[in-house]
Amino acid sequence: MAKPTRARLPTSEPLKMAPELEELIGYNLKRAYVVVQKDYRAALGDGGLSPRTFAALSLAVAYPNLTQSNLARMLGIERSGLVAIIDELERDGLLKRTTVPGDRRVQALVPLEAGIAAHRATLAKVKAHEDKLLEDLSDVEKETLIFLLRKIRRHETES
Amino acid sequence: MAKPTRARLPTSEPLKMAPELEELIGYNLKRAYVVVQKDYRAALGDGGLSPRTFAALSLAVAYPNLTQSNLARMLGIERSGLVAIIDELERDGLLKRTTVPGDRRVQALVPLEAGIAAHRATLAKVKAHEDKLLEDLSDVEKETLIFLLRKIRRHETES
DNA sequence: GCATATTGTTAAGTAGGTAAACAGTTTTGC
DNA sequence: GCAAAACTGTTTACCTACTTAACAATATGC
Repeated sequence: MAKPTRARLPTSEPLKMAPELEELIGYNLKRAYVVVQKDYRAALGDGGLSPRTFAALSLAVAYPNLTQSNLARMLGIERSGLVAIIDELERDGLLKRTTVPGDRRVQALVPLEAGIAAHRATLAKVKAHEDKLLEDLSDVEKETLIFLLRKIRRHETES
Repeated sequence: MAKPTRARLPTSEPLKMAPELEELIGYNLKRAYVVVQKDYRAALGDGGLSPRTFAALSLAVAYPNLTQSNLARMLGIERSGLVAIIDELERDGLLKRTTVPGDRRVQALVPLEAGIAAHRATLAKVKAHEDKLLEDLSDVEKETLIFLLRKIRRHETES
């Protein structure tokens, strides 16, 4: 009598996948996103800016005197969710909230020199991480991928 | 004297973006993923399976008697993270944990009839949601996108 | 046999948000 | 003018989707 067949995949075999799952854009999108995000964190280390913090800083540097509301809209998140991100950037001395003469509700975001430097340094690291992770994609493939992702992004709800 | 210039973007203008951010694959990937995920949830409603639960059910249906460890590996998550997902599927009567004769550590996952039906129905809804959301992409574009995302997924860490 | 590995599980923590409410401050509609 | 509506930043509570570390029970390698 043979020993009972194992009701599982031997770990030495390649992992199988549900065929229909693998054909879904959403599933592939998520799995690819996880790959890139993990590599981002590995590349930038513990002291580095998180993806969302880097994105916020990038926009604040590119568009000085942005308000938090507008920045939240650009990032596609709620105003309330941006508060912690700005708190972190301000605490790290990368930008500061400043009052605006014409509107006392608003706090314009002014990038500081350390913030501009941190942005430049982090951008270089992020580009290096992407270049290395995606070195098996040709330039045309990368451009095509961005083109297609932007086509999906056209459905972003601009609340 | 003109009234002080507003230190923010008028909301009537199109939202600007940080140029370098828009060229990053990771950023576009995340934003596109959020679009698809939100549409998924809107399409499936409150009673529907979440993306992760649907993915787990798909694999459990495609490969009956899978163990939780193997399923977690296929999904690219930790064993501990899968427990809540299986709890939910079992609570909803979609599958059940069963003991395996040869190995008393293992709990094989057996899809129930309700689970097979729920999987089929949910798959149809998910396909409909993707078809509608991505109707502005041609079939070739969709295939290309999946091809490129899978190229990124080749870097998945198969721990 | 004993050391080592594996399985499922719990508990605690993390990341990245949303939703609702709020006070303070404009802006709109008459 | 002035009340109603809208907008800003913020706090609080909550949520989703994980991870890490530990654990007992069980199985495997040598």
